[in-house]
Amino acid sequence: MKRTHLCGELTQDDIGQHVVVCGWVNRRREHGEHLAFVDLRDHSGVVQCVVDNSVDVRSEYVLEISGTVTQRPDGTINENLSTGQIEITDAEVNILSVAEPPPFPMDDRADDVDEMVRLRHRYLDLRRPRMQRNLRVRSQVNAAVRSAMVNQGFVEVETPMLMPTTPEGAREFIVPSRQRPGSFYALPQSPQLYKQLLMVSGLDRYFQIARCLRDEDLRADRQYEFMQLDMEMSFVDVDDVLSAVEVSVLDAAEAVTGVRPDEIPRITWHEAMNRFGSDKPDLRFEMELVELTDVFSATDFKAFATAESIKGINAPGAAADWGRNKLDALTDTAKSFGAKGMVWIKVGADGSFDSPVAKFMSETEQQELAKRLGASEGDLLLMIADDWLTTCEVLGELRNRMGRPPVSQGPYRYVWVVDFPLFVGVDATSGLPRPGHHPFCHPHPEDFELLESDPTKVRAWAYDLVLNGWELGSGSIRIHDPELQRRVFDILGISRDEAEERFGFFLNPFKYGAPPHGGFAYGLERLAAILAGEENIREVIAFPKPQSGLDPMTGAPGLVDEGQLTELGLAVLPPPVD
RNA sequence: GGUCCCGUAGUGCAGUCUGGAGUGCACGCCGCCCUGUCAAGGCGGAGGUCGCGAGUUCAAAUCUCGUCGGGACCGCCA
Repeated sequence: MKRTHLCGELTQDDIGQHVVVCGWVNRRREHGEHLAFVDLRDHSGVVQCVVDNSVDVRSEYVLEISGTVTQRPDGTINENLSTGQIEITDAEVNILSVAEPPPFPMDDRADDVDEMVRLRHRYLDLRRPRMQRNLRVRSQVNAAVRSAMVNQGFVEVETPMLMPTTPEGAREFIVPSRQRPGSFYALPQSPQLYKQLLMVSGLDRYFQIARCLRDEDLRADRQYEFMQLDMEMSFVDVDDVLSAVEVSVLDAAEAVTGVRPDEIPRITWHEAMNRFGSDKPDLRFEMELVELTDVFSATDFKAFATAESIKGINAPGAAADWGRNKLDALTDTAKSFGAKGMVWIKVGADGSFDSPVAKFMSETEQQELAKRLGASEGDLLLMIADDWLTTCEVLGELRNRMGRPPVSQGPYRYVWVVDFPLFVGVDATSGLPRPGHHPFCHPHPEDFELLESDPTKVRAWAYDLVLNGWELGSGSIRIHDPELQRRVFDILGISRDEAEERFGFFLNPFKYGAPPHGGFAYGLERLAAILAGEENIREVIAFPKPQSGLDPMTGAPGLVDEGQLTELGLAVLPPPVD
């Protein structure tokens, strides 16, 4: 090895040693012909090298520098540098590569550079300390999660990337088959099918750090391809799954931050909706939804008189920031989430109400309203009246808009949301309940008798893990009993023939003895991004894609030649004309 | 499929509302000077299809329409 030390690792303990370091020129400072400073950078940090003669090295040249580690002279110590006590003197410079000036600086000034420029030169962007750190966070998360699962007796199994298409769920990426032109594989949205079959196979405890692909629109927390900790276990209840997952999450968090989070609290889906208006509540701030239905039980205010549920939130001190135009826009926002309207009240001096609808409320109603919401001067009160779910959901959105910090900021607030409903609402055309998660979720046994009579009240053994308002992942106990599965399909209006056609290859193996089982999967980029203090998972992915899905560095996707198409039995249609 | 925001030198911006010569700032880059600097300093210099295309106008970075690219979000993501 040519290199004896890493740049950032040199300390006063190395004084007097002859060392060889390799890296990139972070900065060069020349002082005439006989003195120059070269800050040499590798992934570990930067060290200053003192060159006693003129040497033509520019930013990002790759150098091998040999010299002697020396205590810096008095008054030249750099407190901002971990190696600032020492420097490499009598430096001999060997240029390993020359470099053109990079399009942006290799430090945090490039945080402000247009992300497309960074992605086009991602190999340079990744040289920056922030990105080096983020990739290493990913690696720490992967390592901690893998060993947490192995230590708990889970077996790592790799499942196929080429699998049959399935009609359910996210849009799939499709791969044409050469040996059977006209036939197609799909890339996995998740290893869901295989992991449940592995339970039938008696693996008992399976996990995989699995690549998943979904051809859906991209977002700050969504890429076409992403990694999940995917797991499944047999002969377990909800507690067993949650605690196994929790160990891996806490281990990963501890590995990155050095602090082990407390045990993750649990709330039910109903409580999450009722208090925070969201199934992924951000617990870093209060502003809880306040129950007001009974306050207006005999009101003259028409908009409130017939509503099933009335709730409100108090944005403390926000009145001054919200002028009439902004409040009108906020009302439109509330409507876009399904509300019929939004009531706002600015609290003035002596608790007086400034609101277009205050005159419709009685004195008693106003006083009780103010008391429930803890209103004081300068506060902005927002209220929604609708059916319970709409009221909760709309206020939850408003709560996030009024108070939610950036996802990366502040403490880490994990929460398990449990007892999701088995069905969510009723399909408008068919009148049939719609599955909340997927049709294989195990109903909560306490609610079995409601399955046919009042299906939307049935809870499922289904659960999500939430961190700072981001859904990290979800899972459930699965149905392993064909009779129960048949019952759920009946409720969903799925006939025996249809079930056989759509799910047969998946469910038929259960005839041969399926153990009770359940599992979970969570997004590793989402966890890593928040642990790294990033608001966007692209920042913890080496080569991510922008919202268009087009890769600015490689140009993918691209055309293929006619021969490839012919071999696959494919022809490309002309673009549709509008 | 939809809503909103953005596009000016290698990079980040100002200029656009209220049309008047590519007017300007910072960093970077190039050259010279400089023996203790450290996101060095001094002097000088180069660098522009104002995303692209139409339109209005005597005149467009600026106004209008279209289009391309980017971002946040809604839909979508069982």
